[in-house]
Amino acid sequence: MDKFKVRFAPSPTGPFHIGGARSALFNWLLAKKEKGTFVLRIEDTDLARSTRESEENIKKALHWLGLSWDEGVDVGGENGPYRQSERLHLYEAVTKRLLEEGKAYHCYCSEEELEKERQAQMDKGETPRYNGHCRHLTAEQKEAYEKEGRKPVVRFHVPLNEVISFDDMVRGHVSFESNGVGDFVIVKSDGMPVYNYGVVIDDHDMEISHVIRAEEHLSNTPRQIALFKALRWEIPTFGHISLILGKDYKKMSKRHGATSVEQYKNLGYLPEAIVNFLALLGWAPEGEQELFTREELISAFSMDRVAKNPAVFDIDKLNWINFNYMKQLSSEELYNLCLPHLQEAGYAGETPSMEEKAKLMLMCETVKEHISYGAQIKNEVNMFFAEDITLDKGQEEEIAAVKGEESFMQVLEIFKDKLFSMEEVTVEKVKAAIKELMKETGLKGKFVYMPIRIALTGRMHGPDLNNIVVLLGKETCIKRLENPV
RNA sequence: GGCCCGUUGGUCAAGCGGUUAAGACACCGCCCUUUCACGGCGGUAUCGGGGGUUCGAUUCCCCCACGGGUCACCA
Repeated sequence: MDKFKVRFAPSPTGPFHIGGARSALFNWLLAKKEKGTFVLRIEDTDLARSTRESEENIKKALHWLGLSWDEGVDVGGENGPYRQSERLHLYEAVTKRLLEEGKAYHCYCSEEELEKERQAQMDKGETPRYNGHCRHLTAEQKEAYEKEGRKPVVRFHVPLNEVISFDDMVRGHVSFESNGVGDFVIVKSDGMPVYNYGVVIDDHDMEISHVIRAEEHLSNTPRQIALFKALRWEIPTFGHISLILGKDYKKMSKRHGATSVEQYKNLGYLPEAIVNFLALLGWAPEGEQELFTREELISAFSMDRVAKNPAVFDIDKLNWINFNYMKQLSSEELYNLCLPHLQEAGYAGETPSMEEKAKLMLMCETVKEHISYGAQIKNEVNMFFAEDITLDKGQEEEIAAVKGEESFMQVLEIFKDKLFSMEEVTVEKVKAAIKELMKETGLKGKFVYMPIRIALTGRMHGPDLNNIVVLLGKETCIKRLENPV
């Protein structure tokens, strides 16, 4: 195996999980770094759960993240097909060989029988594994079973008393006793290969040199290695990356909030930010840099700096990273990112006019420093659309203190008059008006800004006040200044 | 339960026998700002426990505890 070749092999059985995205990313980064090949293979042997729709979702998400594949479904390649359901004839040939060489055999045990055995072993504190019941059936016995209507599976005969070990790229030397493995099913009774079987044949056929996948596959590895050995195929190098955990240290699941790439996309996160964040989950660069362009990531990435321990998904950090990427957006890009969320909240029309777009763009720019991802704009911007504003619950005391100032109403009055006489409200004019107000009253700083801010927004925190006045418009401002909540 | 993997602040983490145990997020404080932020500066806070090995252990070994993964005709 002279070429560096990796693959991402998802099964299309649901939304594309963020953990899968990280596995794909690590493979992709390594392929780029080593100038190798990144393959996308679809493992759809689970007929009941696999859907074409899910496959499309995964591919869409991969494209959105910018993790394009050099070989695989859609793009083709020399070692196709790249969908397992289209490779059945290839598995059959290998099964035939294994059967002939006596390394695999038909098994007629029913699920009930196996379950009973498994329980018994568990109760005795033993490793549950197949007891070898069908390992040496005679032709007559087989026939009898067939007559009963039993459909056989094919089991792989795992050699006894062997130590199966390998050097994992992230975990180092790992070893298992072959006796603890037990003869496992490689072909289901419906003729479909089982995961542990399909991967081996595919990885071999596709000349995969390095298998980088999640840690949950670590204990599958001895089975796969046993198969590679039985087939006398070269064994790829494995690297098992740790899992992504939720705040409660349990594997990331729906309970922890958004778990699929699509959800993050819909919330208004940027693909570069997700890639950057995911790269930092379980991998640490040599220096102190936190924000990386794709190219920087490629050149900095290496498997020996991948952590062994699982990592908790920290949404705050993702938000911070996304915030940084949002800052780099042009007004137009920012607007495009936020528009769907403004529309969803009813703050923007289906196809905004030039005039409306200009206003919305100003709005996005105004609140840009207060939001970490697109969907958050709804909360920041509601003050511009709400009929009536309410006081910020968390700041009641502070707000009361401001309202208690004797100059409170005076400031509002004067500012209202100045607004009233303005023909056109612009940021410059508002600034000038406030300056005048300060001169006239002798008040300064927060003693003039805060009363106006609270009257206009009901909050002590928010975007720049001058912009708020312009975005709110003359009428609304005057109304709120006259009757502060 | 068996087997396997893991354990540095609240979180991501650097460290690879001798360090004042980096850095980032979050949090708090200060500065900047005639408001709010952004930004800048600073602060609080970490080696799971017990044995060894060693002149010296966060680092190496063993045991325990805890967390996770896996034991499917799912992947």
